[in-house]
Amino acid sequence: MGDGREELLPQPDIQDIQLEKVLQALGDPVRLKLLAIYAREGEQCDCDPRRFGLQHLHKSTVSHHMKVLRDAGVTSTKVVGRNRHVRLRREELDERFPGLVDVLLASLDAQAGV
Amino acid sequence: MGDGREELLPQPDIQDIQLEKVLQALGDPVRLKLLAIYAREGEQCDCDPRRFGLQHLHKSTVSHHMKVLRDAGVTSTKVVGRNRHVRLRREELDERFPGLVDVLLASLDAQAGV
DNA sequence: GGGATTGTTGGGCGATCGTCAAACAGTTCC
DNA sequence: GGAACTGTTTGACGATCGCCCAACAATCCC
Repeated sequence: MGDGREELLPQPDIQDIQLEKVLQALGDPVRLKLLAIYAREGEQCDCDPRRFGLQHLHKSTVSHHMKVLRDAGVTSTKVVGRNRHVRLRREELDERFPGLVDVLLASLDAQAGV
Repeated sequence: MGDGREELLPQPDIQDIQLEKVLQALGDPVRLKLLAIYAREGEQCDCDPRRFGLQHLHKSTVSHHMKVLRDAGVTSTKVVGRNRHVRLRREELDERFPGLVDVLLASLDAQAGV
């Protein structure tokens, strides 16, 4: 029933985002990589593992990681046709935990030796 | 053999501290609380659960959490007599991941509504 | 409609996690 | 030496995790 609607997958409200859940969600190599990708590439990314160097993971596994990030409040997912457009909830995270996303991304860069 | 030595329990070198491990270590309510305590109260804290509002946890459980934090590079533990003096490795963490500890502590305060 | 595409859901599996309990080791003090 | 104290280690338990596979649902396109 392709009526052109763009539906948002369920996600927590800003005030319900818990630091513990965010850290737990990001304490995983795949999801930490996804964070970096979404921060750099923005909204137009979807779940296609080939684009993310996640070829080795089953599509359902990637879908699972996306759900963890979404449930923790890190990302927002919009249903567009057959695809999912995922973006970092940067403004909201910046409002709730100022500087957190920036520091995490900088830490990732520092660790990679950039 | 109380010869007055102060031995350091094994801990990773600065450059071996992994962001993923740090986030994983802190993605737990008990260890997040321990982080806040060490940041506020400093070195003279030891493992006594009564002082931390951790009365409900067995001493071996607390010991386990301390080891996780130490192995992740978050804390440093010095053996002093029968006690362990635990401190946040703040300078080293600030060097490796600038701003991370500050942001985490501020996020904890923000979440608590301070 | 029918096939192809994209992603979710549910089940299952081995690994890890958080917890407790019991045993152990080192230190302090009598 | 021996008792008390502090914390670690080991083993066990249920719960959760990360992963895959198969089945399903929704969409797009012919």
